[in-house]
Amino acid sequence: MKDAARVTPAAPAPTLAEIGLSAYAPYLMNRIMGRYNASLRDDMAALGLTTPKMRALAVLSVVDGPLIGELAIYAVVEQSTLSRALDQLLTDGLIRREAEPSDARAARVHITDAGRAAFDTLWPAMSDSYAAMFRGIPDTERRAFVDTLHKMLVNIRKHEI
Amino acid sequence: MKDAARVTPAAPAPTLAEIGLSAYAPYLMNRIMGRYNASLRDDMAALGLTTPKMRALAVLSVVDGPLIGELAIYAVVEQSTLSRALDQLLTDGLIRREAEPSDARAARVHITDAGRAAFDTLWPAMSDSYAAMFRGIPDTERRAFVDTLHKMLVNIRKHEI
DNA sequence: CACAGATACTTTCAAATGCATCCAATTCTG
DNA sequence: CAGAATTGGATGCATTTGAAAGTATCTGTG
Repeated sequence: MKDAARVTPAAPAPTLAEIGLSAYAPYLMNRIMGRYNASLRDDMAALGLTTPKMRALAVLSVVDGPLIGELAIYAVVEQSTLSRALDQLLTDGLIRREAEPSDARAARVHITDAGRAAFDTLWPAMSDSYAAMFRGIPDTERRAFVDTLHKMLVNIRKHEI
Repeated sequence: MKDAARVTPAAPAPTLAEIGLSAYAPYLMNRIMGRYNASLRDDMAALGLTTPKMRALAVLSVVDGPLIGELAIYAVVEQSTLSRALDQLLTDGLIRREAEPSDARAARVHITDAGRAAFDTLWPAMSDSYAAMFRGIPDTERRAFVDTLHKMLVNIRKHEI
């Protein structure tokens, strides 16, 4: 179907100026996430957490014992960055590493009680930011929004998880 | 209305586990933007652009002559990072700085023809990623999505622009 | 079953980042 | 209108980052 273009030939991709910055979804999403992440920084700093450490904990609070590579995908952190973040979380006793019996190269990561406690301390701030984000937006609209996000993630994700 | 909570007392904030990672909008947005930004990196690198430089050019292709501080907000880049990014863009001849007559501290930034050309070279890649993101998503749904994004930005933005 | 890739993760290192600070110009205030 | 506080922007510095290389293990192929 590569030649489908012939059927609807005209319509070249519009420019950014034509779309307009404020109708360009990636721009808006970057701005919103920039503020969301910034609003959490102080609370994270108070717990000795950086963004990668916090993201790892957040994922681990929900996903049990992923491989490090899987965690990197879930947490949206480069593996080299995650590797260092996990070192620190381990030193702080917030996670536990477990050898994978079936593969000596791999390691599974688990959150500890202390790690869960740390994340629970942070969660109210995250929850507040989340609530602030959707203030005045009806539930149905929020659900539709999340549905669209799912479709988008499936569209562009590189990994099956 | 601070006491509205009394009217609907129960409902404590749900935990992340209760919401579920994949229903938590900030998580999905971070993942999607992570991939979007990553997919652009190679094309940017080919043009000698970093994310801050590219964002500055993108905004400047649409917004004419903002102050540096305004540009930092639009581009979602720390002002100190932007300051250095602009130095490089200036060296490469992609932007122009202009003194603001009414305020000797301030400077307005303009994109040059070379800058516009550089951004035009990058735009197809951005446009492709954008299209990929919304593949199979109807226009009405995309518009509703962007509408929700606007509401969210108004909710959490710190600056009026 | 040896060995040429792949894979899982770590480490190294140069470059980028963000905080704190600085400077200069401007505006507010008594 | 002098001095304090604020604002726009640049910069020094310690930290963080990500790309690339390294290490160890595993898998497929002849």
